[in-house]
Amino acid sequence: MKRIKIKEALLQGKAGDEILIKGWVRTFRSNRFIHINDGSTIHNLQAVLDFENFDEQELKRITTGACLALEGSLVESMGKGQHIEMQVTKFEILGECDPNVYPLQPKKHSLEFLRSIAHLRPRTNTFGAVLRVRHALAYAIHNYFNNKGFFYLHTPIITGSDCEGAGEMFRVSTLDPRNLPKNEDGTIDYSKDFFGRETNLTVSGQLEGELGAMAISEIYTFGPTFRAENSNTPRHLAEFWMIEPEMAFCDLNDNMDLAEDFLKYLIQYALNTCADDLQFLSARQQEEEKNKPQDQRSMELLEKLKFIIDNRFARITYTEAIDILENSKPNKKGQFQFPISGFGTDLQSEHERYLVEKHFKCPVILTDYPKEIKAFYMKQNPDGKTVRAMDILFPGIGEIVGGSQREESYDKLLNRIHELGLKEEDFWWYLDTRRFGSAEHSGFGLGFERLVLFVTGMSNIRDVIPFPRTPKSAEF
RNA sequence: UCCUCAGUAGCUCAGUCGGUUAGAGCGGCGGACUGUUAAUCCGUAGGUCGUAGGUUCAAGUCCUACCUGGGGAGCCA
Repeated sequence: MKRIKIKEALLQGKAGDEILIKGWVRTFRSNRFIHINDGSTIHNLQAVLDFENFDEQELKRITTGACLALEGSLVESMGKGQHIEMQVTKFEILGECDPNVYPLQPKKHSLEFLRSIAHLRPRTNTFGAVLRVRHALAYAIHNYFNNKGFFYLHTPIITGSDCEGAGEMFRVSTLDPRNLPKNEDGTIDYSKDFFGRETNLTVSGQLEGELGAMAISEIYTFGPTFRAENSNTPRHLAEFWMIEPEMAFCDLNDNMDLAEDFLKYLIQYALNTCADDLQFLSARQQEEEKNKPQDQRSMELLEKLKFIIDNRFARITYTEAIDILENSKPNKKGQFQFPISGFGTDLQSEHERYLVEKHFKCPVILTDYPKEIKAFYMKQNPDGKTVRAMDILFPGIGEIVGGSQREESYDKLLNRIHELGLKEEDFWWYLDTRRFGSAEHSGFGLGFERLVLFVTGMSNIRDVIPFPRTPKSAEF
């Protein structure tokens, strides 16, 4: 008999169907009721066996976590809680699971504990749901861009040093750290290294992405990204996945339109295809937050997701944001830890949260930041003070998208590189796009895990990636 | 990296002012029961109190350092 998935049995199965299913035992009650799950859906199949007909010693091997193959027929359930169940005629234990040492019990576990057993946590309802939603979102990303005629560009994961400018990087080397080849002045001789130069893991595919856009017009990247920053927060990972579209013939407004449309499409896709999982995650979140005071609780998950889809993101410039913040109640009452002191100061988390959660009460796109606090490649505005940057801020998550229109003028870009003390020769290939057939172009980066965090209503980014890498932690 | 809180049984936690043999629920094991829904009932085993020092007649409890984790901040996606 051909094995079918539990999702199929529950969705399409009819009473009388003879089926074979395989999966892992969640609970075994009354020596009669096996709740079994194979990860195809959040729902378990209740399999009923008449213990009178089976060997007692064999039944004892059916324990929480054991892997079973069950043969039998679907029948209408006599009990409450499920419409259909399986009457087992034959079972085989594919993999035993010693209940003395198996860490997952049929009870609530803390997310912190589950993180310490990341190799087994996919077998829980919560992580099963998160993984399915994560998959759906990844699939939707390719779907969206493919439908729009974008090409998936594979930018390198190993990059030459100093060419990206953003943050601490992980070194990639095959040199023996106990015996490093040295130059005469005592510095490390990287010409002896694998690539004959210093190399690192990528912190962004953007610069290479721009090369693609300046040839095939519209591209996106979707790959792992590495930041060696010592960030210990529920929103940062050392290894995460980032989506970076880059579009030729596209200004900042087009860029914002695309980003907003993209995010709404992804959320709608999750609502359409992961209703059961999101329903479960919503209940989980409400259960977790029931001890919090009313004003600190999140909006119900499905309601929150629909709200994002149904409302236009607020769009304001950095200068307007400073204005709003200067005149805000918390600023006047001195409630901000960092008071707003006019143009030029970088916005702190508390300011972003005020704008998103109190003032606009919806996602906010902030544009035209002072050039001093943004990257060298952003297009300079005629005012000489600001650049065509945009950050999308989401409630509870903060910055989910960061992007900009890129500086397409060779001279202006080169000036900025010099102003910031960057080495022109490191960017020769990047500058070439501005030398040879330059064009207006824009793009942004979307943190994939931050999106998954938002859509699943989980509160720690380490719980929306299967095997999180963070400072002092790279187990599994 | 900074601030802050925590670490006691497999898990979640209690442990009073420093004082005798460190507790509970769940889970496990043994048994009873058998249409259960985190089943129920009876019984039972299970501990280097994060690690290393220190104070004290006496430390789970006080002090110091370190490790790990949570929350907040910075950096950012």
